[in-house]
Amino acid sequence: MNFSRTLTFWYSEHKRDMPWRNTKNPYNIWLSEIILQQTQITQGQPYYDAFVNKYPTVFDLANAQESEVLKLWQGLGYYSRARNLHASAKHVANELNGIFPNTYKDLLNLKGVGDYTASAIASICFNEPTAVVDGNVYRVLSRYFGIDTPINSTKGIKEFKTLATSLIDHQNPSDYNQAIMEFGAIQCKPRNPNCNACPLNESCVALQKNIIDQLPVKLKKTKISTKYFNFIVMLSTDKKTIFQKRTHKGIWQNLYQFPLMESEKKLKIADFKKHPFIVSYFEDTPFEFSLYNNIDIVHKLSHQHLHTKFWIVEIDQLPQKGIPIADLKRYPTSILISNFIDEFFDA
DNA sequence: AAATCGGGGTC
DNA sequence: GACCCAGATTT
Repeated sequence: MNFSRTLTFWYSEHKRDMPWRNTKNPYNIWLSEIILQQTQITQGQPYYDAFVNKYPTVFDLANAQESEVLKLWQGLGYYSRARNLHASAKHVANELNGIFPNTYKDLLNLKGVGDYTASAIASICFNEPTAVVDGNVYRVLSRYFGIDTPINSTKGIKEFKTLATSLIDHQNPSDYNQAIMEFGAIQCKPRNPNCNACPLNESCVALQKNIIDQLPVKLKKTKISTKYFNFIVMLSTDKKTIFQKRTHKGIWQNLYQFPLMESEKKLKIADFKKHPFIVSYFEDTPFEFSLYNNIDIVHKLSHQHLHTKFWIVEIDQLPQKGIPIADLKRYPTSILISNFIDEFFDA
């Protein structure tokens, strides 16, 4: 049996049951693929269920407010996915009469849909033989064929896409694509793959050369930077606080947060009241303050570490319009802020 | 070509 | 700590 047939047979025997495997509806498949980008099944599945439940059709999603979509997305990360999801839903609902594009080429025009996702939807929903290349596929192909081209290099991206395209089963592109991904996820795993029980172990180049643990090759990522975040949690006598939207580009765009001052170094408690940001914010209004956490909370993102302090400011009247503290949890926010709210206000 | 964009899980 | 995850987009 050849490579592709072996994989699809293996898939028929081993595939896990998942909610998006019981449908070919492009809306559902699209939703699942966006949610699962750079996200493990176990983390994404509850979000998929929640979205299908709250927004059963693309029209329901299109009619929602963006902040509502972001709230449901809260905790999943890579929030541009949620913003693009909502924008594309509006486009499909309003410009395309609710009908999803049905080719790889046209699917690519949707915001948030790149090569992988367009290939996945086109193959799963419309039987187009477009090969998916995700992290699983890179691993399976690099090992089986013994390819050491870095998977995140321009050359590697082209090379693996071409190879995957040459391997796809034209009789059943949907099952083949899902088979190779499922195979990578539970058989040809990143660490300790089960080569003894592998249906491809007799022809796997990496196994023969004993270089399974050296593949795939990946260029090393850029180094992590450190930033210092100081959030100002205001508490007025009428139980309000200031919670504002991050409108600028960057992390957490369009999510909400307490007023933030970034500092180059750790801000000390003696310096807090004299900080220019604080001086301009409160002018001559008297207030008392305290530091919630003496030890920085280090929030780790993939490319930066945020050393965070929460400053509690008790004040008679807010320096600007605020929101009731009781309403804080209605707003979409980061895990960093969400955790603080849970600890500080619910304890 | 490299950087940006999250959060959770594993070893 | 390093690496990974059904990647896309911007710089």
